[in-house]
Amino acid sequence: MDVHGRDLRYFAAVAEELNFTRAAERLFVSQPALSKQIRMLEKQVGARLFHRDRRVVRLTVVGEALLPHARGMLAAWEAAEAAVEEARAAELHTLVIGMSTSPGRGLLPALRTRLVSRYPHARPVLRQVNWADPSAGLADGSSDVAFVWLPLPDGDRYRHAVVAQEPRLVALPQGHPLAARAAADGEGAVDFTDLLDEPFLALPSEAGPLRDYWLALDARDDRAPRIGGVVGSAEETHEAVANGQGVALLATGNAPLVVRDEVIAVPVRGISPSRLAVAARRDDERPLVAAYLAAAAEVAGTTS
Amino acid sequence: MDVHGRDLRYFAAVAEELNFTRAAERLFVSQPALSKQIRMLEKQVGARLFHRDRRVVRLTVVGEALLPHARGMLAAWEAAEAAVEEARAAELHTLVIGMSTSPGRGLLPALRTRLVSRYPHARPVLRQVNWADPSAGLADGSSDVAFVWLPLPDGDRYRHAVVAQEPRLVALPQGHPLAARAAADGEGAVDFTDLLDEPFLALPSEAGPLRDYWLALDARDDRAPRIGGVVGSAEETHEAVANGQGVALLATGNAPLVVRDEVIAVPVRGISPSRLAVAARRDDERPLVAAYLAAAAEVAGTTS
DNA sequence: GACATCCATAACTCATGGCTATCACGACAG
DNA sequence: CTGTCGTGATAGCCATGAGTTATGGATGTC
Repeated sequence: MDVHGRDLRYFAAVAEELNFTRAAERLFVSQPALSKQIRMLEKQVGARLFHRDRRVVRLTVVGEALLPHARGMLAAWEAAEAAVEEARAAELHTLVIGMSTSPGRGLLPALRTRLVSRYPHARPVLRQVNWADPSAGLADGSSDVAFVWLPLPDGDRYRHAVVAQEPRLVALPQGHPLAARAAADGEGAVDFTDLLDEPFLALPSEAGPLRDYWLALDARDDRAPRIGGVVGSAEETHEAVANGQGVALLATGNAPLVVRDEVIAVPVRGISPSRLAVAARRDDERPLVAAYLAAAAEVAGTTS
Repeated sequence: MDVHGRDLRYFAAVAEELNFTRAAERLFVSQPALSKQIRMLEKQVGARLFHRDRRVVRLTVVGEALLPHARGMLAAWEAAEAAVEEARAAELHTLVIGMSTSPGRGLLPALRTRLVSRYPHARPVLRQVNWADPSAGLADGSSDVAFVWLPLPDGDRYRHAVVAQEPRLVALPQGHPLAARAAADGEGAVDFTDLLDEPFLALPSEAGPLRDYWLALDARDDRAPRIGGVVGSAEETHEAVANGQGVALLATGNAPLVVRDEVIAVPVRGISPSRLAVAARRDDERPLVAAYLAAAAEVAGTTS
């Protein structure tokens, strides 16, 4: 049914040498071992492959028919090994960077530069991940490193470097009463207490603690928020806010993605700032991953 | 270094099913056996082929790279098996018929007809063999059956059916004194005793007893013949006789190949007739071979 | 006739590939 | 929250496979 590549190799060697002893030497096996394997192969294909009469070894008609196929398969296996090696090398040098929205702030080019200067063969690949996965692909292995919002669910499975810490804003429709109040405020800001009764746009429930974080549950004293809708991307958030379905907290760096047309964003007093981090799986020790985290720590140091 | 075809088959099956248990069922092996073999293959190529995390099995990049090659090699092996099968079938139906000179006498068509009527798939192939091999290729296996002159050296290794028994002639140059004597003879023949002192053309020494036979040693009473030269074909014999190098005994059926231009042939009294037979190796039991010998026996019966 | 060459055989060892039984773990239903 | 199911990994066992060395037997060679 199946054939062992070794047998084909043996067969091709004997077919070339037409001498079992020399072929065995070339193959670094004993002559009886070679004889036996050829016999096995003959038994398997159900026909003699070599005439061994009268001190001469020569191919039979069947052997003649098999030889080119055997050579072809040996070459095919070499090609397969080469392809595997290539894929392995490519994989070794590829770093998949997950992100739910673009981190912006000039982070990607800065990190890319640092990574490539350390590992010239590195090929960073960006991967967009739905907001429903707060680990941005780390959890299911589809990303090697990721831009995530802290706090991260299952936080002890990951290590991270914070790359940005910014006040959170609230996105409001342009004609909202609070928009006017912020304009009148000395800092152009609003208090979170003024937002307590507003309907909020929430992340999908799969987001876990992150959903709570962007609803600022910790600043609500156990009073449940009103949920105006569920959003899974910046675009959806913009639409929902503009339509008056609710308001939404935003990281400063993400404001440009949501604020346009009928939607504005104003700072919120009385809630903790957002923290954007680069994270990786804790058990992932690959050099490229470590280098990216190190680069993130450096960048945070220089920009803070 | 080498792969076992089985491992590729297993790999392809798992890659299709993306489920070890189902793939194992399809392959008629137990699930642990399959798991183990896949692990072995991964160890051999030096890279994971499947991600098995989170209850899902899916191909890695390396696995993706290997899969088409694996499928290609499996297909290649099937093609190889088909080629072998075809060669085997062709060989099974091929009968190589050795002959040193054409047996003539309408024997070939008669035997061919009988063979094909018994085995419609049979493909008789004619093969010309030098006179140096009196077995006409039977000894070294290059012929399956052969037209031979009796007695055959190593006669017990072969079985045969006599297809022609004819007086022997002697080939003479046209102007030879014995030619005139034969013309004067009532039967147009000469006595072998008249030839005893003539130089004879002999077969190569490898021909063994056949050489002695065509020198008619048994009719010489231990007196060594004079050897005028060694000949390996009908053409050489003609030339040598025409040039006066010597005379040569001939089977009646072979006379047309030698007699022309300056060479004539006349019957010889006092020596045994020649016997042409179809022979095969005694241990060769193949039906086609048996059928050809049987056909030869029949034909001899009808023509004698 | 001793010798060299070359393939086949014999007897043995150890790795390989298969099996069954069982475990570990996530998903899911009650 | 707990029992069950589905799925892959692990453990232990056994038959076979593929290698070894030693030797035999046939065929040329000097």
